[in-house]
Amino acid sequence: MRKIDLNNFQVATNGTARDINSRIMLNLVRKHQPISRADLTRHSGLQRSTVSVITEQLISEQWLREGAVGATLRGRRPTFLHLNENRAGIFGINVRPFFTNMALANLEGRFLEQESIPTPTSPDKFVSEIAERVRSMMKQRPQMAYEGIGVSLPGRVDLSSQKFIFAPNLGWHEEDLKKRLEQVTGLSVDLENEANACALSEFWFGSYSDGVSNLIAVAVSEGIGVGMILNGQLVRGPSGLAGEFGHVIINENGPKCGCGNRGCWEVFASNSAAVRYYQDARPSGRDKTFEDILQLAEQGDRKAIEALENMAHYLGRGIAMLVTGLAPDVIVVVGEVTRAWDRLGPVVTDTVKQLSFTHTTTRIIASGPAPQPRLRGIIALVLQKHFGAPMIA
Amino acid sequence: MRKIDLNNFQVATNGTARDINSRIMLNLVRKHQPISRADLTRHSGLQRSTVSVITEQLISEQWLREGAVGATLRGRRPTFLHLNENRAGIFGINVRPFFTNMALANLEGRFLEQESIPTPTSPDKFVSEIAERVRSMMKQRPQMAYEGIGVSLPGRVDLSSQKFIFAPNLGWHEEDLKKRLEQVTGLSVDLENEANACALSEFWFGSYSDGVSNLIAVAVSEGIGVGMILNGQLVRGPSGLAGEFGHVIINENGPKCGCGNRGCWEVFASNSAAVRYYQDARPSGRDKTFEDILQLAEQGDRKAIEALENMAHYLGRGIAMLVTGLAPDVIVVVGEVTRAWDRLGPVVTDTVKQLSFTHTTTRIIASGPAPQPRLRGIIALVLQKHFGAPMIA
DNA sequence: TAGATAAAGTTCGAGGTACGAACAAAACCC
DNA sequence: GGGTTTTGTTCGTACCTCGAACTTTATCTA
Repeated sequence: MRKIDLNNFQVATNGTARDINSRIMLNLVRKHQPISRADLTRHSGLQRSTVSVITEQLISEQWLREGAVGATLRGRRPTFLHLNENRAGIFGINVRPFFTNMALANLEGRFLEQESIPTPTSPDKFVSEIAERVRSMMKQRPQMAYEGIGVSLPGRVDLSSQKFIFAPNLGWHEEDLKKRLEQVTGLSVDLENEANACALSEFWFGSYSDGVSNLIAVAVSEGIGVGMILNGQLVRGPSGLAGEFGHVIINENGPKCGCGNRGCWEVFASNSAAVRYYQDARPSGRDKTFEDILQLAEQGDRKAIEALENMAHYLGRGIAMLVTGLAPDVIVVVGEVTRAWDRLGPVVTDTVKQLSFTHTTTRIIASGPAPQPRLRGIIALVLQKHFGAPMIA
Repeated sequence: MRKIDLNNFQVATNGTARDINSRIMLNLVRKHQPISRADLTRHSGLQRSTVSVITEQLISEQWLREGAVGATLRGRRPTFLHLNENRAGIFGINVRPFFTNMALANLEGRFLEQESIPTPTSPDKFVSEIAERVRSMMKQRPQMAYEGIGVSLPGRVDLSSQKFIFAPNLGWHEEDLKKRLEQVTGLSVDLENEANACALSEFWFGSYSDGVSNLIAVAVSEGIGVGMILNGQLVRGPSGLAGEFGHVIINENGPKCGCGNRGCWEVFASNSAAVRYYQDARPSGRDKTFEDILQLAEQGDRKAIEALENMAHYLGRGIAMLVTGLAPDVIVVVGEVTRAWDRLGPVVTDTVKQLSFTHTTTRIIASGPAPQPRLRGIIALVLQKHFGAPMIA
């Protein structure tokens, strides 16, 4: 139960009950579609009459559409309802240090369009390039209602101002990306940290996530980012800084980290760490990337395998911290490293079992082969606005 | 924004709007009392008429009472409203390994009655002893409406079943304490972990907590427990296990911990750790307790001071982890150690500043001299049911 | 001292919402 | 072809907030 924040609350009005129940209807349709009004009644506990009125309204607002007529053993046949997947076209933009992916997705999270461009060197160029591509995609599908744009960034975004702060790997110093993108596209824009995006993606689209309300995503790349969903909602912290577990010190005598300290988790468990382990073991392999090491390991290269297993051990070390401290239902590992999960998964889980006595409640899994978890998460971010519980009181 | 959990949701009914707005009224009165209906209108944004009806209802339900008449420069004088502090008598029971405190508090968290008893050796004796004392206190104040009993336990409590699990320091193996207490007292009973209770206490009664919605309590005693409030609500995890940061490993070569691993945070930063540091430095002081060490330090004993400062350093080490990973508004340290906070506070904050680059958003403070943070938290736990945001959708 | 002004608080009709019973529609069974 | 069953709609009731009009109780002004 949440305490009411008297600095930021919302009273209930005449439309509040309808708002709440509409959202429940939308979620039930999303989960069970195709589904009849009668089944919605059974699932929701509302009256038939109420369900009837609400669905009529949602149909007139284009959120739902009627579909085929179903079969029953006896009695009148039900009319199935579906989500109108063209009701909300959402643009997802995933900014990474070298490449930027862009996609147009529908309500159901299906990608209708995808492209990839080299990340523009300045925010100016980024804004104009994105604007152009968004406009051209919108022209191609004029029948679609466009809901907004979500941007995944390798950095932290201030929650209230939506300005972004702390994006060391990107080198941008743009303060008000949100407003500028909104001006040039006419759509609403949301910025989000990439680890949070991964968490949202798994939370809204993960097949295992039914009944889960505490989920942590560990995004492993050059560094490690953590996105947390606790009590069914993203934990951003007061200024969007929450989740930097990658910079928790696990060995104070360890190698230096970019953050200024020594022995941070990501120094031991990121892709860069695996590259370092490999290079230390094979000084001739100076030019190898993490991709190369994954391939070498697949081909049976002993040193590559050891480097990855070492990385996996430390991944487990940090995940043990998350399990002990937060005991979520699920921890999802996202990143290239999951391609070798057959080999590395057991190393991770064994380490966690050994180091955390609360491990029994938490499942540790690798993100599925879903394309682009970051993009998916961005879709979820915008989806939340219509499908999430309204913030009343 | 929270995702709606389709396995556990609540539709909005006719009374939902009233429920929400009543709770907002109650909170506004709690914060601003004495306050007039007109001011409630201004603070809430509701209509005068609506406020009038709601307050009338709350008065008839004994939550509010009318008080003195205020003064204005011109016009009709406002009638002040107050919380009716006798509306909800709450029993708080704080179970610790050796002693159990018990208190009766009113709505405003003021203690009306307190006693302390040696912790009964078995749950059977505990239940009967508590029942007797509760009954006798209730008899003494027949005009009061009794809301329930909250119990703070040195262990973790399963959220859904309210059975308690993992209470190693207590040695009890009672499975259904809640039901048994309810049967003998006729009141509703809630069990909660003591660190969570501390967090609730600070969150609902802390003077600094206005506008704060992310708060972490670090309860330092023989071990270390962590209670987390994120996004304005307690994080319990799927089965109440969240918060065992005390058993996160900060040095894998450290001393053995009761949990079976080596080098857990609490091995370095709990009261027991300080005792160990002192004994290592002064082998003659084998029989000294943590209390003794606090006193010796006050008297200027160099070894005692060093032991405490060493403890404080490691406290900072673990708090840095919480700051880096969760970046809350506030971290509150609770426990005997705060009595030496003038000396130890700077050690803690310096360590955190050095080890966490996100420290700027987080204030680290010692729990005030408020009596019995655990009891206070238990009051808050029961208070939440009436003052918290209702869980709709 | 009487009327104007101002603020607090109440009353009441309008519009929105869920509920629940009655009703209509559309299938199957015998 | 009538009875039964299930789906879906209609409509009156009760509850809620809104907002305007009204009442109450002050002070200010002439």
